[in-house]
Amino acid sequence: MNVSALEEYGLRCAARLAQLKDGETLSASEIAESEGLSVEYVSKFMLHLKRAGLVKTLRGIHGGFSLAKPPSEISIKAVLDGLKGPRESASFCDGFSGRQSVCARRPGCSIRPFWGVLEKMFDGFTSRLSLEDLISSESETYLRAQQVAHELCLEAQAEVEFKT
Amino acid sequence: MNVSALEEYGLRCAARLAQLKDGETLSASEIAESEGLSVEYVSKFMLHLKRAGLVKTLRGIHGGFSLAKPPSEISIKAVLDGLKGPRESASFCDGFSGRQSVCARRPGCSIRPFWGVLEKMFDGFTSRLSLEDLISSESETYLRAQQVAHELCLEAQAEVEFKT
DNA sequence: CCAATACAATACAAACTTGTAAGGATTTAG
DNA sequence: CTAAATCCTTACAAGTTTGTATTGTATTGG
Repeated sequence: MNVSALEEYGLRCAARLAQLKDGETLSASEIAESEGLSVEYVSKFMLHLKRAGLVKTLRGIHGGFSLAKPPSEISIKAVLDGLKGPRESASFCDGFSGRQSVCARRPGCSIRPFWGVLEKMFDGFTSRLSLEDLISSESETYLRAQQVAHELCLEAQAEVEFKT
Repeated sequence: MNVSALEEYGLRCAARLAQLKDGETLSASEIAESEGLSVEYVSKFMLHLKRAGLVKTLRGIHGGFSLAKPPSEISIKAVLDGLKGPRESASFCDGFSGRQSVCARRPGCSIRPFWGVLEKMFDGFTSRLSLEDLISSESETYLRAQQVAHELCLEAQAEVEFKT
């Protein structure tokens, strides 16, 4: 499971903003300081989050960043997608077609459902957790994440019963 | 969820080998042909799998590649790890410490349990599925993957009940 | 107005990933 | 023995990611 630097640092910074009270802001330099990153770097991916509509900015001497919506309404999936910018990520089959225009395994590929189920778990997990879940204590977040993981299983079970 | 080209193509080629009968081999050019890749590229990552002890090779005119163990004994996780080569992948905390030697959020980070639970799901899923599960039909593989996803959920449930 | 503060945009360099190229080493058929 | 087939190794080029540097633009306090 590969997590890019953009995803990791961007999520951390978004989680910082989730701790703000209404009307408060955090400047890039404050975020950079608290996360141990350079100001330029923080500015860079906060801009991505702004363009994705997740973050508001204010310029000027008391400016800074704040969330555009309540933390509970911003899923972690939305943050991760927003950080990547507007470029669409191709599906496994379209993205890895080797030297050909279409994957050599089409149709009837058994690799596809493997990644498909895995991606569904990933998307389900990141969609159900929000920035609000990242501002609790470490142990509370852990329990909440476990709970979501459990809920996902029930869905998988339902789908298996439907198919068999 | 980012899947690298190495992981995707390497897994496909390993799955091809899983279809071989005992004593049969597939040459790099045969694999390359069937997967739509170059011979040189296939040779490259098959070597990684060999060094990881998952694949046997035979040189000479009737040589080629075959699995070192039965497909059921080679987990998908072992294949994905083997493809990366011997370099260890740092944990999230150690790998993303920004400009500092240690992550600024230690101790008590609520991002950590989020990735932790996700990675546990990923590892559990890829550990329980083997190359044998990738040689069935697309729909059979799909059902098997769903079943494994469900099993993982039950584990998560047990853990939540224990903690609360 | 003006200067300080802060976001915004672009360029750039180092490191990693992706895929190709070329030649070397090993086995086997004849 | 020799030649063909095959794996093995190293080098390298193009593209992407990562992080920095520089310059521009907007807002606010005095």
